[in-house]
This record gives sequence, structure tokens and C-alpha cells, in this order.
Amino acid sequence: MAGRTPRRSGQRANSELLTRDLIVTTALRLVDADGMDSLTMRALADALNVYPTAVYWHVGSKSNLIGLVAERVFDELTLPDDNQLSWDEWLGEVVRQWRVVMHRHPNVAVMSAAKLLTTTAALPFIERVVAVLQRAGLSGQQLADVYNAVLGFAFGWVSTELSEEPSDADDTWPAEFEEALTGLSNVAYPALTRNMPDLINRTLLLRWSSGRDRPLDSGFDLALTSLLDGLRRATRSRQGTS
Amino acid sequence: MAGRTPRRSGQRANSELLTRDLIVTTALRLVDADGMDSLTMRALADALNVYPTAVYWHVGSKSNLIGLVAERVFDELTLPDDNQLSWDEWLGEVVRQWRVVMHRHPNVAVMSAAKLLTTTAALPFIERVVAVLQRAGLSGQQLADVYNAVLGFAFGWVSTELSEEPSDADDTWPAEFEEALTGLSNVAYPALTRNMPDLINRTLLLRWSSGRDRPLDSGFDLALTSLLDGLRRATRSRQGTS
DNA sequence: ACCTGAACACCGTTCAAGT
DNA sequence: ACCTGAACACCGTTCAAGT
Repeated sequence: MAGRTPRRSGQRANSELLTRDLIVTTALRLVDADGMDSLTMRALADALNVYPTAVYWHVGSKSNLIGLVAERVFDELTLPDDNQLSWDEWLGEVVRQWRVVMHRHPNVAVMSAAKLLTTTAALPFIERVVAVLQRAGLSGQQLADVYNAVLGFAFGWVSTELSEEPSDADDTWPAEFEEALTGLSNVAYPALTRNMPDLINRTLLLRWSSGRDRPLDSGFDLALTSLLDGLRRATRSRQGTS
Repeated sequence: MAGRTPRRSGQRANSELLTRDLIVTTALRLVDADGMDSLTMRALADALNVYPTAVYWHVGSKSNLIGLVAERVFDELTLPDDNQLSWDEWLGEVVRQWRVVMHRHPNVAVMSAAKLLTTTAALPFIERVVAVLQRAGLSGQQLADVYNAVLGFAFGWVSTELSEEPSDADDTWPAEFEEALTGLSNVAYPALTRNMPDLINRTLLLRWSSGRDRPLDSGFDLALTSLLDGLRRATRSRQGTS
């Protein structure tokens, strides 16, 4: 097909030169538009109007490129001021911010929870989180536990909310799944059938739409406030332990 | 190479016949052994000593096969008795069980949070969860919110814990990352450097080992108990509020 | 019904060569 | 330094044909 082959002349089509930055920007655009699977080195090269190997020269490998895309999304985070807020309020705002950004880039969100990120680009972010926890009087193992509890929740919960729908193209599975759920026997599934109106396509394992189309706002709010409430009590009762 | 081509005779090598069940079992074995990426229809066919198209006849497509593998892992869950336990205690046990099973199949865990699961196989599990919440006096939107809060935490947090390390083969990034973290300036990163011994390779974004090798037990425990504690208070204070 | 065998349209990545 | 061009060893999936 036309468009597969880059320009034949020595220079690129547009006046911009091929840079690492432009590559990452274009990659993020592809991922946002059509999902992580649609990010191929060849499609990316096509979009940039160069040969795939030109992309390799700038980013090394696909997995490295994916890391760069994740960093780019990280940079969209703007952290709240850490005065005027208690540590749990501040962390709550950070997690909310995280969710907002991830809803802008759901395909990156899903990937971020799946792949271990080892990037120094997140260090300024982490410094602020640790500083807030330290100022709250936490230290040692307890500081690490609160950190993991909250960030694990933020990354994981939002990623689960945004998990991607199967793309079997022509498929009829949403209709079939809905039919199966509405047609459930109320003797075999008494609790489920009774509460189905509040659950169907609104809860995990009972939905066919991703949180991209149907955000689980109230469930997220409840989870976040409950977690922080519980953490506040847990840290208050045995402050400074170990 | 040898081994690529199935047997030439009419029948399979071993006496077992090729069934959907055997295919799923073999697929799970491949995924557990070498990760989700190593599950290719061709490698699977090789392991079963048939042509790839024979696998297609039984499972339809790769994405359908992945769903079947997820169901297989789901079946390993054994739910606790729901008498003798309060609803939050019971849910806590379920989430712990979930984590135990996912630690047995980390590659499936990561995939489960990334892909939207629409399977009727989980319905008996869901019925019990909803029944427990209902018996606790929850209903309507509040029931759905608690459900999403807890399951989203279970799926997401554990998936984040178990996220997979990059596999760039020969790579030296673990050592480089560790060096970057230990060599941090304590004027630029005062809180981070002060707490680094408790954080390095033990917390999200500051680790190069997956939770498969270094489980985040205490962080998980704190998060789970805090979440449930908070949920108990939140539901008690405004019971029945739709 | 169940499987073989060949083919199509893709992948990520490497290597040599150009400028 | 930066990119072209060709090639290698793979993919998922479809289709026709065998038994």
C-alpha cells in the first residue's frame, strides 16, 4: 500500500528533524489513539515518515521507547502544595491527580501497572511523597509500608478501572454477556439477581465497558477515603514503631 | 530446526487426545514458565505436538484462549466460610486468598488487571461476595461501591506488586538503577536519601525486583486492613444511603 | 469432527551500506 | 552522526484440503 515507504529523498518530509522527543510524542499519540498493541516500530516509523531503523537509532529498543512514553505521561502530574494540607489529605490529592492523568492516557495506565518502571525521572515526585510522610512523623518500615499501600492502590486500582476491552472486531460478546447476566436464575444467584440493577456494567467482573467509557467514580472515592482514613488511624496508634 | 514440525503420522505423539482442557493446561504452563509474551499459538502448538491450526479449531483465537487461562486460575480460589466472620473479615480473607493464588501465577495476575474480563465462570464467586455484602446491610449504590473498592484494590494492588521486570536479556539496568539511587545528592533529595535504606528495592518506583522475588507483605497488610477499617466506618456512619 | 499444510500480512531487530 | 535498504526469524490468522 501507499504510505508504507518513507520518502525517497535525503531529507524528511516536514521541516522538523527526527528527535527522540518527537518520536516519544508520536508514540504517545499512537498509543492514545489505538492502544498499546498498535504501537509498532514500523507503524511509528511510518507516522514519522522514516525507516524503522531510524527510530532504533534514537531510542534503542521498543521496550526502552515504552519506558520513555511512560515518563512523558508521568510529567503531566502536577503535585499539590504540601503546606495547608495534612499528609493524608495531600496524598489523597496526589492519587486523585494520578487518576485524572491516567484517564487521559488509559492505555499507558494499564501498561504502567503491568511493567516494572525503573526510571530516575520519577525521583522528584518520590522525594515530595517521602518528604510529606517524613514530616508526618513516619519513618523506617512504617514509612515504606504507607508509601507502598497508597501508591500500590493508586497505580493498581486505576489500572484495573481502565482495563481494556477485548478487540475481537466484529464480536457480539457484550450483548451475549449482558444477556447471560440479566437471565440469571434467582434461585441459583439470589443476592446477585436482587442487586443486579446496581451492579451490571457498573462493577468489576460484571461489566463489558471499560472505565474509560464508564468511570467508577464513587467506588474510587470510597476506596481512597476509606484507605486514607484507615491509614491515619493505623499510623496514629503505633507511631514510630520500628 | 528440529521440533518445529509436528509428527507426520495421523495421530498425536502421546496417547492423550487434544482437548480444550489440555490446551489451556499447557498454555498456563507456558505462561507460568516464561511469561505472557512467550505464549504464542505456534509455541503452544509445538508443545502439544500439533499444527497451530489444530489449536485454533479448539479455542477460536488467542484472546479467547487467554480468557480461558484466566478462568483456570480463578478456579484455584477457595473462599472462606461466611459464617463466624464479619463481612469485612470475610472480604479480607478473600483478598488474601486472591493474593496467594496470584503469587502462584504472577503473569496471569498482571494480565487480569490489564484486560477486561467478561466471563460467566466468576459468577459463583461474585454471588458469594454480593451475598455477604447484602447480609451486612448494604444495598444499592453503596453495595456496588464497596464491591468495586475492595475488588479493585485486590486486583490492582497485587497486579502492581507483581508487575514484570523488563527482559532486555543482557542488560545492566538493575545495577545502574541501584547506583543512581544510592548516589543521590542529599541536598537535592533530603527526604529520599535519609530513608533510602528502608525504601530501596522495597518500594514501588524504587525497586528493580518484582514482587515475585520480593513480596511486599507488610505494605499489602497495612493497605488491606486500613481499607477495610475505613470501609467499616464509612458504611456504619451512613448505612443504607443509596 | 478434527487436523494437516501452505500461505498472507504482519512483527522486532540486526547488519551493511550510504551520506 | 544519522538514515536507507535489505534481510532474518518470528508472529496471529485464514483457507483449502485431507481423513
